[in-house]
Amino acid sequence: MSSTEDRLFALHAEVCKAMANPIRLKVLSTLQHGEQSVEAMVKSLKLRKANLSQHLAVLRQRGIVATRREGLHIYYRCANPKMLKACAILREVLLEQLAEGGRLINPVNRGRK
Amino acid sequence: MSSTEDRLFALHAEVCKAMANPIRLKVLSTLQHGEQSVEAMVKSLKLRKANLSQHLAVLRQRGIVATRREGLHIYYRCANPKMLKACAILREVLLEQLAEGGRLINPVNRGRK
DNA sequence: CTAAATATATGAAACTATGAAATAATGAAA
DNA sequence: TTTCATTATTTCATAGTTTCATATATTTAG
Repeated sequence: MSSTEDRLFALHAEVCKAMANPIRLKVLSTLQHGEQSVEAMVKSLKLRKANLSQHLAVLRQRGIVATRREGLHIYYRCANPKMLKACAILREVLLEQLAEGGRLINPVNRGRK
Repeated sequence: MSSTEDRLFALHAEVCKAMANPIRLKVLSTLQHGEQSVEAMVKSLKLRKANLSQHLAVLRQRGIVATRREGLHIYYRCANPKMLKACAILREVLLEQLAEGGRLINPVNRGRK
């Protein structure tokens, strides 16, 4: 079995998992136009420091964002613009689907019918 | 706060979550070149029916795949080629990163299968 | 009925938000 | 210099929630 392929699928899944959270997507969206300090994001996203830090750690571990320290502050930036591109395409699809009548997704609900 | 934006982030996260699994990515990869019956995928992916079915349900619920019934068999296909495009871009990035010295996660097995 | 596909229940593992504690850089005071 | 206080960020411990694979059941078409 192609363990190389399997490894790539696993890696791909890890990246998707890292993006599979609204807060982290919001963070990426924030970083789209340039780097931001943690402090700034805490304020603009209205999150607790610990919580944001954890989400940033997830993105960092997957190599989706990179950091730079400057004195007390740590600045986060997108590590690869292509990832933003992939996000943008998905977003585009979702907007289209919403526009087409939004008969697409049921946010939660794995329950009875 | 733009609850519409938040909704979109949530939706986006749902889609990412649906893709955040190696098996489901493998399924999508399989469907890249055309529709497939569940039976065929059970065989080619070497999975239990119930398990594959669960994964297919996740993809179905998020509108990532669509189905067509023909007699006993149900054929799955990709619902939107753009989603495949987004996947392809991510894959491309990951391959680049692996090539760049694989200082990403676990460098292993650069050989043939 | 039989075969194909889906749905449900269950327990282990992973994810998330939170407050408290720990680490890191800076500057001022002793 | 060393020590202390302050600010910024991360890590830890927790509890509640969600996901996944397995083992059944249940639905659906012929």
